[in-house]
Amino acid sequence: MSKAEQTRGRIIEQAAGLFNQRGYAGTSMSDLMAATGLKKGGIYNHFATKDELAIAAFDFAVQQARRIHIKALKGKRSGREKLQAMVYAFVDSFDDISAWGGCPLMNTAIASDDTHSLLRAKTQQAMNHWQSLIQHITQNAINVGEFAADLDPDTVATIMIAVLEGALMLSQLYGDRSYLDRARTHLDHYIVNLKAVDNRP
Amino acid sequence: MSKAEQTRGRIIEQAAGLFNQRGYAGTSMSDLMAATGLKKGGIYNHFATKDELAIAAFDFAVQQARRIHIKALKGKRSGREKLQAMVYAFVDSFDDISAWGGCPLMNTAIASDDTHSLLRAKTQQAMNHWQSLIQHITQNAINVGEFAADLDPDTVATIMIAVLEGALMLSQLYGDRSYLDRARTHLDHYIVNLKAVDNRP
DNA sequence: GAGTTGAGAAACCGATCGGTCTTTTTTGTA
DNA sequence: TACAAAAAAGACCGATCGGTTTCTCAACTC
Repeated sequence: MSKAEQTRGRIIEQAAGLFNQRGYAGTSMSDLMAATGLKKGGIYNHFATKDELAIAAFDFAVQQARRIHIKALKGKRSGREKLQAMVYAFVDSFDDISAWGGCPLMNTAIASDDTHSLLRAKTQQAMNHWQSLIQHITQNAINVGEFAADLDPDTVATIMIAVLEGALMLSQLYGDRSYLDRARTHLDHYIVNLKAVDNRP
Repeated sequence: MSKAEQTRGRIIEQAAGLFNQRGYAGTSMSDLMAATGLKKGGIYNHFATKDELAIAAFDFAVQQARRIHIKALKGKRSGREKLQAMVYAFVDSFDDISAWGGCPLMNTAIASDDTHSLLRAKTQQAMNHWQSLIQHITQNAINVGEFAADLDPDTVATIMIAVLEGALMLSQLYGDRSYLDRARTHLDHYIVNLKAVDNRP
């Protein structure tokens, strides 16, 4: 990896944190200069515009978030195990997420209401990815008879993501884990109750 | 009401919408001038700084949001009725909330991560208010034996708010009511299951 | 190790930022 | 209806915005 590539990576990393904490409009090039230790010319040598850097930073943040999911699912076999692992991984990474300025998906979903349509599209795309992950896990569990046959995978994805993101928002607002802990307990019960009832005589 | 007071109100109303949609940093005085039809002198005659206007706009938005709750609870007697009414009112006002740029509580909770500590404090305060509303409804229902005695009112408040706000975020991101509809169904079941089990022989 | 290329610094750009000040117009009152 | 008080307009301010250009120095190639 050349020196230039290293520098580019460093800029993206720092920028991702700043954009996530302060938002696109709230982060100035001066802020980015201060965070990276580079001057304007140094940054603009790697990115044509502030927008381009913001996109790269968002991609980096999403990629990082996915690693948490992948790592959590490793070695888990049943649907229940997988979904629970995802919940626990999310809740357990509160300190990291908090230091990082929150979930980048939620932040951009909220912030890019009508501004910045490209970032909005990318957020939708990333959220689609998370949803289908949950939906596929659920569908597989339905297919093998672990989960109830009449279960709707879309609903499972919606509830899990809504509870986690909503509770994260509360925990961030107060700087208090309790909200995420309650969300974990709630989703734990929810996931356990997805199980197919054994109707055999 | 004097002409000046009317004008002040108009500025706050317009500003509340803009700040909610674009955020504090993303809304410039020029934007506010365009929205209100006033020039800079006209606005600064009513507010000393942009910050002061932002605070007034936030207070207005919160006050408006509370009206929805109050209206929803009117005439409801049981705890189940009250909580369900709150959920339904929230979900049903999606179009309004969406046009308005989202829930001001969630927006400021996300946006004011470390910037703007006063706005953050006010957001916490407003969220406290919503939480205690749910907590008191729950506690009363417990006291009269409608809800289970071992129920934790804090948890009920957390789950309800998290599910609603999380689903709102998803519905806003995709411009699709489905997520909030699923949240309503989920919370409906949740609330019904809060009922005390009748253990009498 | 010399030469070439590109990374980064520094100075600079017009536009816009939040905010002030003076002047004009409107409003409420005597 | 005349007048004082205010509301709003419009010109103006220094600072900072995102971005460009020029120049210097450090990094890769031969």
